[in-house]
Amino acid sequence: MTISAGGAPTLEKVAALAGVSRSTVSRVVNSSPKVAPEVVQAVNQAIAELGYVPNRAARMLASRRTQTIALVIPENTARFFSDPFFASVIQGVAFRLAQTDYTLSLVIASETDHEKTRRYLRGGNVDGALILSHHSDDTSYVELARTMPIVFGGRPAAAPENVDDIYVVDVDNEAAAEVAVQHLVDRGRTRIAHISGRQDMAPAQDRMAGWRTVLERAGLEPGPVEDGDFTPIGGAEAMRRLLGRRETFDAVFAASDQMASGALTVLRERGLRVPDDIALVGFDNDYFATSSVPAITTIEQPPVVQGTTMAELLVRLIDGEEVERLTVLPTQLVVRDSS
Amino acid sequence: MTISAGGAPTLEKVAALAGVSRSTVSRVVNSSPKVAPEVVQAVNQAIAELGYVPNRAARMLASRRTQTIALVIPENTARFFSDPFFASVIQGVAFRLAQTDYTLSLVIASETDHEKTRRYLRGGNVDGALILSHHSDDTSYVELARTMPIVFGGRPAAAPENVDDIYVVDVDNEAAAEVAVQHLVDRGRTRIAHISGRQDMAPAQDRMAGWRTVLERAGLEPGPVEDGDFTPIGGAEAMRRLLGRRETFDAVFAASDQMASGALTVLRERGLRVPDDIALVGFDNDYFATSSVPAITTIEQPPVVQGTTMAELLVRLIDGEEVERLTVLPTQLVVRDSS
DNA sequence: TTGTAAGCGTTATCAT
DNA sequence: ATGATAACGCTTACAA
Repeated sequence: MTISAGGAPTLEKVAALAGVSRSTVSRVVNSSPKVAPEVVQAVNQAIAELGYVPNRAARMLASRRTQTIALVIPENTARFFSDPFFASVIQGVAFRLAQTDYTLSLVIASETDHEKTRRYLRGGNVDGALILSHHSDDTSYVELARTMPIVFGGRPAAAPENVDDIYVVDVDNEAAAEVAVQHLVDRGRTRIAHISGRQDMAPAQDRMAGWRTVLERAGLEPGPVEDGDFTPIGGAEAMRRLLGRRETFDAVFAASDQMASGALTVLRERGLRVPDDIALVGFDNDYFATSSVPAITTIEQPPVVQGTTMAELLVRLIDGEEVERLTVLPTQLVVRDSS
Repeated sequence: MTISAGGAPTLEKVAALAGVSRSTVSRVVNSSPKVAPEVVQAVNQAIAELGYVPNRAARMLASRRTQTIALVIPENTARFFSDPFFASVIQGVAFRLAQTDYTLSLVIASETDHEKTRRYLRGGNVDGALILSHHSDDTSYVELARTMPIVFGGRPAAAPENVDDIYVVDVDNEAAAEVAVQHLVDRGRTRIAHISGRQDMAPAQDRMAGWRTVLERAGLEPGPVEDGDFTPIGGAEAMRRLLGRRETFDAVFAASDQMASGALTVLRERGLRVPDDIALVGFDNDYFATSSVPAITTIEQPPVVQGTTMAELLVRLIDGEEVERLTVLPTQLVVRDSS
């Protein structure tokens, strides 16, 4: 293999070496069917010999396709980077895309200047976008979704009315929460408190709704609610506030394992036994659930699959295929020692 | 603001509207100093009016600069995605780059076909690359680093001899580990075991070296060592193996908080008191350290800063600036209840 | 300070 | 099945 000095080899040079025209080389590179096998052979050899790599920019310019997909993460969501759920979704996206010819562009969307992001997306820099957000300020992306291929991870919080003309990969948070809370009811708990996520996030809203539904259905008074912000520390603080209230309770449904884990720390501090005094159920089934003591009963959901599915759908969307608007991923109750 | 239908507005149209040549518009867009203020004004207005966004591909092609930076994560490293340390580094990179005009391309480098990645990097698709790897198989990138601007996060494990002609942002893992272990010695511990990371990763090697150094210096026999693979589960298993050995010990230095956290679970299972029976020190100061019971004494390091610093350096490198080869970030012992 | 014009390396449209 | 040749939208000497 000879690496010719003086600039990367171009289509032109490959053509010269193979003794064909540039068009033909281009056809081979793009594996067009209408090329004689022998010619394909010759061209490929020339390519190998020169170590030719197609110039992306030129390709984009000429073909008007970027082969790039943006993964957009709003700034206020980005602080959840180290949330295992979140990290896993990103991981799923990256892995799935690594198997294609698409390049993944990671975009942190500034809150102050989110025109910048919209311009980037509209400016023909990407073929499509994946939007990963828990927050309600993503309305602008819903509009964008009518202009270009976009797949959302989790339904946008603020746009329930438009939710059927966009593409969403999600779990049924409400139904899953119902299963979790029903489990507590089945165990004989009657005063069930809730540690919620911030209510500007769709999963937080839905999980709380599921909690409320089950209590109503069972004819139970809703227990106290505190916001735990989806973080362990927030969960701990929420637990402290719950314990500081007048209302008593014999169970807590936390909208995430991280919050449940934080809450558990506080319960232990206060000498309360779990599940004897207070039963606890979380959501996610991540490491925080399995490693806590006692291990936390929770709802399992498949974040990596969510990521791969999002990538998968977007690619098909870009290819002009018809794909389902809403993909609901399965969830499952995992019973452990905390309930 | 009028959005003209029929294709995105081009430089040409802006030029027409502003009554100048394309070159002038180009100059304004690239904020060249040599343009009359009034002309700048007119052009900017035309740009705003048309909602003009420069075409990246065309720009790349003409200028031979991509304004893109690759963040390369080898596949076997990618499974650490949800490691808080790792996630924070990525977050730091993304945030820093979001403040520049650079686009971040996230690349999962396949182990089976890592020629693909190298080709991508060399093929003029990016202006530079950030390599994030704990593993030893990154030798190829060290070579690449002589061809193009590359900054490593953590020193490459396999290339200690070439380490001074590459750019690295790291902490002094060995010195930090020494501080951690010395702390145990100072507390009167004499039989100090080690839960290590996989030895093909530089931080694992360095932290173990630090452990060994302190023991030698103190005239203590090195305690038993088990590999915990940098994961909580691995840490738990390593702890079980340690306890299954004949050697006794009164302290454990784990090379990460995740492993320490897993180890702690096992110690509790066995009814061993921490720190009374066995003292424990970890590394990272992430949530696993703070939320464990008891909270884990550990070494704090700044992963987000590592990410921002890497991005910062690479940008300066691309701009042709002279930058330091090795940037060592500060670490600090955080004493908690486990020691 | 501004304009002209020649690329940048592909793809795509037509012929052949 | 293959080859000319014109785009693609921008940057950049070079001229003016």
